[in-house]
Amino acid sequence: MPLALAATRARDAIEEDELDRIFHALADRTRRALLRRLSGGPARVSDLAAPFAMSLNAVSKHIKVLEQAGLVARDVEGRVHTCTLAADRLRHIEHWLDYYRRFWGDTLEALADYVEGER
Amino acid sequence: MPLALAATRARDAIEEDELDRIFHALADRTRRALLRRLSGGPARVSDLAAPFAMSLNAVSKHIKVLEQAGLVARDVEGRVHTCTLAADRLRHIEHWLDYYRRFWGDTLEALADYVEGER
DNA sequence: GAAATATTCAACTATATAGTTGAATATTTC
DNA sequence: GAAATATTCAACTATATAGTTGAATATTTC
Repeated sequence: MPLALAATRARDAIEEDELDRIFHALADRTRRALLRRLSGGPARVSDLAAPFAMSLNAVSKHIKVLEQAGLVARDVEGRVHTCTLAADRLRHIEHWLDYYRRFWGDTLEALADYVEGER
Repeated sequence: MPLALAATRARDAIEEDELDRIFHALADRTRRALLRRLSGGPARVSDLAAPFAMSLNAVSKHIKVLEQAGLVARDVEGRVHTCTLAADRLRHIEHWLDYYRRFWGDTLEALADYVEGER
């Protein structure tokens, strides 16, 4: 196998791994709720856990899943871990979706409206 | 609890269920490959399975996962099951992503370019 | 109607996941 | 330095998932 092709294959495999991790991280409503909460600003692990009817430990694990998918960043200061939304990583999904946009009818106009509105 | 609020809660729960199913369906590279393949046009179960190094049975199950997420539609004619991409359902993800667009820097221009290009 | 074809069903295995509880670690406060 | 606080680690349970093989079902072809 030519080197260039091998390199492409390797890159594709990494990309697939990333999509696996990101989609999997988002496939759980607790984790989606954590992201939503973080969209309002950084928060400590225990603050993130407070609203949920599950142990701090369980939430800590969910945060780790988000972190490994690159969707959450963690800043450790002393004993406090502060989590931040890393929304950039969602671009991978956006990019994956791009390909399929042309298969779901005419959303293009709505999209254009959205873009115009934001400008 | 007022009736209107109860109705909203129920709707939200269904929506979360749907996102769970859709994100989960996409969190597997085999299933993403199946969708990609179907984006080229409808195909029979055995045709879909052919390229994979796994049993027909395994692929049949993957198709069922996609079907239950609403991402694939099935048309049965005699013994042949023909699968079609149901990309509409991806709008749920698009919609979920919409909220986060403003958190990843300035893709808006790129998006605008994309929309202009397609028009 | 017997043989071939397309697909699912059933039963099973191995591994991953989401959750638990209790102990450990590290830091801060008194 | 003892107590309180923030978080993770370890060990465990229950359930879901991705895969397998072999049999069953339903349809089509000869």
